[in-house]
Amino acid sequence: MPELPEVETVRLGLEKVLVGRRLSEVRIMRPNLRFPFPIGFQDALKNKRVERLNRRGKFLLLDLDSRKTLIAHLGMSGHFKIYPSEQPEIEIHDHVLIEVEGGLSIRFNDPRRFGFMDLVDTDKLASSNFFKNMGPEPLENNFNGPSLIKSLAGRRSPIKTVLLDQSVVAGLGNIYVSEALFRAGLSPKRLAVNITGVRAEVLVTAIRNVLVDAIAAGGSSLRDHRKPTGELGYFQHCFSVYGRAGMACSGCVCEVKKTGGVKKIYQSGRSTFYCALKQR
DNA sequence: CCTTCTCCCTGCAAGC
DNA sequence: TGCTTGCAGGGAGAAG
Repeated sequence: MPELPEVETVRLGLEKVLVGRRLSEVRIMRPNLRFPFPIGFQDALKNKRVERLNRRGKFLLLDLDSRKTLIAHLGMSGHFKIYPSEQPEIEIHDHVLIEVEGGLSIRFNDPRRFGFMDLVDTDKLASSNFFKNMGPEPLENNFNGPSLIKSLAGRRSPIKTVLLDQSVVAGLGNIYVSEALFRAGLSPKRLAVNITGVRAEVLVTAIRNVLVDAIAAGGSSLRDHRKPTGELGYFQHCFSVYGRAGMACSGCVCEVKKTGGVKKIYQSGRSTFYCALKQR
């Protein structure tokens, strides 16, 4: 499911019910997800108070009052669900069960198990393996035209592929890269190294805008993504090109009958959608 | 270094 | 209907 807007939506949902509360019980239903849970995982969480929820790229970060941070990555299909005090049946793919002080519980469910969790020292987060090479947050000021140009220098792959690299910019995935390139009017096939000057500025703005719009919509609910409350995001209805092969792109003045509409191609094994008329 | 490929896993839709 | 195939929002690690 999850790219930056979906993870941010999950963060906002969990923040409301977790910050300031203690985790009274933690159970894991299997020894691993994508990676094994760290040794003593449940005990390290038990009775700890959640001080803050942060996000870095596609990672959720729960700062605990033990100076540890719980890292959660949702992979492709991971999602959190919030339950009231009455405990329903454990569902298939419920892997982590967390009781929260005050009667709520949280569950992490992940059919494909590409997600994972880990615990690190809060003051060593930035230097941890997960984050030491991670690029700037796209919604912060250190992501800008000049910094993007620097990151793209020497990259001879198509811009589509390079924007998926989390060390260039954090949090973009397959959907929002296609959408951002459409908004920027840039062909996904253009070599990254050739995006300089005003094109880089336009791309930065396009990335920011698509992410802000998607967050405002609660993310995109294609398969698994939901808000922790169970509500759906609705940005999937706002896609300009993603998943729209053969159809009109948004605000289309192209003649679909002549152009064939939105193109779908594969780049480095991932699908890319774009409008060959508007994106150059 | 940079780049592409393969693989991890389940579910679903399309095609036969 | 039931089977097979391919594809799906991520990313680590190996190989080129």
